Amino acid sequence: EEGLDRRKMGREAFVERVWQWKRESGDTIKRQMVQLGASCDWSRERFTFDEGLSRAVREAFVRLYRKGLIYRGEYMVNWCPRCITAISDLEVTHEESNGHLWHIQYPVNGTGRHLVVATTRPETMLGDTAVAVNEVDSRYFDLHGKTVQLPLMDRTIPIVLDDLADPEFGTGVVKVTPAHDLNDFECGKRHKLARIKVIDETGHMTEAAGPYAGLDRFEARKRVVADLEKLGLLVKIEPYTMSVGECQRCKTVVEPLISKQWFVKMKPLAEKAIAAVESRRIEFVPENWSKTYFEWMYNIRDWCVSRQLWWGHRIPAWHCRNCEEVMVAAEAPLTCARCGAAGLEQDPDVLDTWFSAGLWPFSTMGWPDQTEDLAVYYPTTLLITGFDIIFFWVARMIVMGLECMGQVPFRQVYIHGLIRDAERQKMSKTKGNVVDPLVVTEKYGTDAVRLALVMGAAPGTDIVLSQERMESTRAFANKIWNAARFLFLNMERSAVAPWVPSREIDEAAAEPYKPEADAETLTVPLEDRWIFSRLNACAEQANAAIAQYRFHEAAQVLWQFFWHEFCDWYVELKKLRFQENSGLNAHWRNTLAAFETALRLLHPVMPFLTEELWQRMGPEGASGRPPSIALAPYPRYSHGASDLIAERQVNLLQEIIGAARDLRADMKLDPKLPLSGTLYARGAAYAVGTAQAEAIRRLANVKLEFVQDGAPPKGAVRSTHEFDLALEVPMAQTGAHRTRLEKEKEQLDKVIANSRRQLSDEAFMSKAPAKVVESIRHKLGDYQAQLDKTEAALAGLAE
RNA sequence: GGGCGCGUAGCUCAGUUGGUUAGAGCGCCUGCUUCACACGCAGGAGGUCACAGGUUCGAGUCCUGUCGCGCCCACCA
Repeated sequence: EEGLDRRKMGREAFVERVWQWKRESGDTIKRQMVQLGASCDWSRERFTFDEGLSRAVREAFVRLYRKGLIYRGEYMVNWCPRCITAISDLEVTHEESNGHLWHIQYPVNGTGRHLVVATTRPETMLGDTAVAVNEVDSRYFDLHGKTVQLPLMDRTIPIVLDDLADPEFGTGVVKVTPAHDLNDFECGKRHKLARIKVIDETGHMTEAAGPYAGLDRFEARKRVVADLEKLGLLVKIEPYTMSVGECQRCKTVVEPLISKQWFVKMKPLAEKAIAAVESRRIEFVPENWSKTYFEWMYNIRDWCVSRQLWWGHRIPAWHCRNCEEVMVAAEAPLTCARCGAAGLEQDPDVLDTWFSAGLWPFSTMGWPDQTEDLAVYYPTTLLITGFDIIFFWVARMIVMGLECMGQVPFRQVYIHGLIRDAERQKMSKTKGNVVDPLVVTEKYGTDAVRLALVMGAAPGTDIVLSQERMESTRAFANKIWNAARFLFLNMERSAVAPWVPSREIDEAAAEPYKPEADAETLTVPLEDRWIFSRLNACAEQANAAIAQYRFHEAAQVLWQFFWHEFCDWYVELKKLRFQENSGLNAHWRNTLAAFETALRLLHPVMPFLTEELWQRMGPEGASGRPPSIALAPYPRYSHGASDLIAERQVNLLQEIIGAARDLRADMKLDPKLPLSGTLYARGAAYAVGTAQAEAIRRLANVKLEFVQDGAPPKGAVRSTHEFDLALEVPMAQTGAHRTRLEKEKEQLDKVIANSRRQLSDEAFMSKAPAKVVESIRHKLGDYQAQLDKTEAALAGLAE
């Protein structure tokens, strides 16, 4: 707000004004304060910070202070003239901007010569207290020890020798403004130069700026340039791109100012924090981010933690009005420790919010008290966050944790990508391209949005959240829902009682379900043996992926399994059974157990949908059943639950059905047209084919005869090395089939040639591991057999 | 100036330690209102993995360079 300067009006009046503003601006401030951990008593228009947190902040501050890690000093800080507060280095964002480089003549006293300095900020020349040249710069040897006359201010200032001046840059002469530039400040200290502050806390020129006093800093710049031009001291103006520091919050150009502030001495803290990551007491995932962390820690500067804002935790320091003693203490002292005077005043400044945020891992657990929570939850195992707050928060939690607790706050830091929109733009509140979770969850469903995020969250990459992705995950959610609907419908039709196998919360008691044998045949149906083996494999992969934070991979495994194994094959195969079966028998129990296991597997990525379906599956309050799927054990790999024979057999079945479908498609035949054919089967294919004849008829719409080891006729034949499938086709259009076979032959020729070349390569044979050689030899045999089949089929077509 | 990362199918991206004929979703093409699902089913087309070298028996994967793109940090007159 215009003219709102807390320093000038005093804290009480300032707060009064802000509250007035608050009443006019609705609940914005209330929300901000709640985010800051304050609780607000709206009716009484007062707020207090959570006392526990405040106590932790005071305690941490005092501890660091006593260890000499916090000091109060006059130093160059980033100052936002709009917020009227100091801000930390991290809160300054640098923007490229097109500026100018003004070249200005400074007359050298007693020589008649001029020095030319270049600057991007001519208004600061009003505060110049020296010009610098480099000691080694031969152009200026004769000017050592001389003075120049500062134009406009008519002040005599020395020429100093300093490395600040780079002989390579411009004229090699640089103006020195110790009060408004960090480099110049350091240079000023080296040469004991005066600091003349020409810009004040609101961005206006001070009395020290003489005729320019009271002007806005940018207006002053124009006037200074104009006046120099009039005096003929402006040599030239060059266009110049530079990066300008802006206040992260309000985009105002930051002003470097000298100011008395509280700082945290970072070097010793950073050393410990670096060691914690180097020794792997803390690990970044992906590991690469530790480089970013190190980079920052190695180049760290002291952290300005005081803010001239009205909200936040006040600095626990008290000033004596009498002797100006400063006392840092957790509780307000009554009298001055030095002179004994009463009437101490608390420091009006508040702390950077990240100071208290850095205490989060232990302040939330009751620290500084030694609570049970603290003992259990500190350090915690994992912190999940985005890379954009590694510096702001992660690094500071590590620093504070090590200092206050003597122990790292967490063991691993998983850094996920940033969410980007469909144009790959970073989403941010200020850009306005944020996705409103309420809108998209309304449109696509909460689980679909969640799954889209998870599937996009490959480690080390950003997350692209697009309509298309959410549409496809919605389709997946819909698929699950419909699969369930189908099962429930058939249960009703077959008068099957609801049932879920007991899943006790105690994981040790949760044995994997073993598929039951059919009462009549006394065998376990093939599709059940297969699906539980696949569920087992899926659980193994999902668990492994999750353990490595490869969430996208877990989601993909689950997607592939549920859609393309459970729905496409298992449910399709079970359709045959549902027609024959009624009542809760082995078939139904196996089916329901498989579905229930799949739901538990899917639960982390589709929590709402799976919970809903899981609740609908079984009778309420069934004994041994947890009240929520979230409490049921997550399926785990069990060695005994694998059935590789069943997997092999179902693969064969899929190949037979696939071959029939391929032929039908190649021959351009109507899918509704029932066909008949013969399977010339070798080995296991005969047994599988005959046993699953009905499944083949249903899924491929082909009625098959089975012949063991026979040779197929010519015509519509599809072969693998385990069978030849011949279809009786009325009017064969063999064009597409021929194209397919020719393409296959071409590919096989290629890979066979490749394999042969490798196997005849002496270097390969002598150096490659035996395992690799063996596998290539084996594969070559397979390719060769396939090629024979393909060529035979092609020859058959030719006649 | 310093650091990090990316360039793979028309689009958006996976591809863990180098080893089958490089994958997915969307889009596209063909055919299906098959009684869970057209937000679906079946089949299909489509990639000299940015470019140039190198290491290796073997490179999308490792190294170097080039080009293009992005991000972070910085006391860049």
